[in-house]
Amino acid sequence: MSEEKSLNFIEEIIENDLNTGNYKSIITRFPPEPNGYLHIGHSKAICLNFGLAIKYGGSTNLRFDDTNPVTEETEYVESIKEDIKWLGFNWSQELYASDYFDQLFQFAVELIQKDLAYVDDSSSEEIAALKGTPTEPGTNSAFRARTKEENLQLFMEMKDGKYKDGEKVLRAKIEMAATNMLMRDPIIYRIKHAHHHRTANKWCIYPMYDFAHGQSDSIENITHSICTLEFIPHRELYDWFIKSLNIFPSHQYEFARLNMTYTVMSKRKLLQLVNEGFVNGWDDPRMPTISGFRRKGFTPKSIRNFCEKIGVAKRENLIDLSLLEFCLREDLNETAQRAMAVLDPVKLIINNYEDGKTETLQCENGPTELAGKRNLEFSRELWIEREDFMEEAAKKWFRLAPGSMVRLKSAYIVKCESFEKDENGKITTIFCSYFPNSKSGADESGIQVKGTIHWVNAQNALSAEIRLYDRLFNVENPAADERDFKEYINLNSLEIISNAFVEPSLLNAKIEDRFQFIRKGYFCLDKDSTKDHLIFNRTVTLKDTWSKEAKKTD
RNA sequence: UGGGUUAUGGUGUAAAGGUAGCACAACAGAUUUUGAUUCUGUUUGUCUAGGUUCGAAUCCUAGUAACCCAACCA
Repeated sequence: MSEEKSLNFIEEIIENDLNTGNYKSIITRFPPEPNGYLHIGHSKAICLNFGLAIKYGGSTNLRFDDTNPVTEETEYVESIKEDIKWLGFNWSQELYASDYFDQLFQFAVELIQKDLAYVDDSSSEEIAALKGTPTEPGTNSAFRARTKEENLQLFMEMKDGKYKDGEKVLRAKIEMAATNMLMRDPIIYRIKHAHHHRTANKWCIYPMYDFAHGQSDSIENITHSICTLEFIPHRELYDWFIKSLNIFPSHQYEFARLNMTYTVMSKRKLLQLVNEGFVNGWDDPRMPTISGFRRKGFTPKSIRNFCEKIGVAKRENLIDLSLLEFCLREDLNETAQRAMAVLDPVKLIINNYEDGKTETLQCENGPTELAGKRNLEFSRELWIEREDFMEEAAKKWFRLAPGSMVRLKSAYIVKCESFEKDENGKITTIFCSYFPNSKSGADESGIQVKGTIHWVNAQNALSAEIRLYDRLFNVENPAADERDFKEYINLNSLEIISNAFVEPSLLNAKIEDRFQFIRKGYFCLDKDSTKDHLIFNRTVTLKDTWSKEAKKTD
């Protein structure tokens, strides 16, 4: 029995198109401009476009919208392809708007011949001045009345490089009094003597977005061209070009882009974070880029599930970061290997454990039998987490305190006998006794303890660097904040722990391997890591009801 | 003050005139050799005002609020 799941509005449109025979199958496209790295907002569009094609048996093209040579670079093309593949999607064709430059040029010629386009010699200021405002109609340019022949000749000359940047533009001849500002004779070609990442110096005129996007969709027989809400006003123009050129009628549909608490999605702001050194590059684990999430230890599946859960609609939204974290933990809980790591070590000595003795214990690798077990060595001196000891036990404290007992994970129950401090009052060593008959899996002690703590063996523990990340902004909706974002950026978003200890099995970890450090959270091996200097990134903490409890009793 | 789009718990999203549901979050409890996981339960909502109807989140009227549009960016 498949569970009845309601459709989003785009799925309804598609099912209707399929049921009525408007289309036999669908083709979608994901059309990034290669001028930056993909972020979590893009993953919503990616999951939508690719997901729709998978669900309805169609296909999805990856098309780079590379119509502005001054902002685009091959580096971005490569990172975009890598990110989409990492998310788990395959495009049927890798295409470029620049592949269509000849065809688009012909379309422009056709519009001129139909008297639907003209060359305007006005400066951009003059064009803006004649455009009017949302409440006042625009006025016709003096160049609007040129003959087809003259327009054609001038357009050819533009193409041939006879004019400098900004000297002339080609505009669609529509309606200067239109209520939709985009219909007031929009510019469709501009002169840019610039090097293009693919066509090099072949062209010195480039089509504008509106004269490239819809036509590219049409050339590829895209049935459902899905974009974000801010393109709604463009749809009228999109349709006008398709009708005027009498080409395959692709249709545009718009959904609300993803916004998420405590982060920003704007490419401009992301670039600023990188350029001004608030983060260490586009793949810094604090960045909302796909490469940042990857480096932080996120799984592709968790991001796909997240995109599924947030839904698709047309209203503005601000998704709670906790939903993404939920999807992450849900996946990691099932897949991450368990290991023990002590982030803030304090020495624990077992008084009645024979000095020099070592025994091997078994510890489960994951929540199910399938994960198997690994061996751990146990001896007299261990490192435990400083925060697992309290000199004076709080209410409901289950961990170590003078006289109290806890289980050392997969090992023995110990009782705290005494402790030592240095001159600053900092605990230096905790002394315990252990119950030899309380060994994990063969406990005959009959002792019940409420707490279990993790540990590493002081003899063979590996030292490691651990990077803890926090949100980049202190305010819930940084995008809506009018202030300069330097005023609400979280300056403590990265904490580096250089003296942590991890269990020896972690020496074999590979880059991006993911682990749950028991009781501490999920971590992955960072790309900067080496065998001599292990580095782990904290992906996300575990849910922590104790810290809430502790706050309450404060 | 022109045009367009959107309004459902704290957040996101369903319900196509007929029981306002689901998920996250929050809260309470059970289980637990991770204060994790798992399980059980609880709290919280239809923008406002009128109207139509046996019955309205849904239809009508009038408001209100938010977002988008005046780049030779996409």
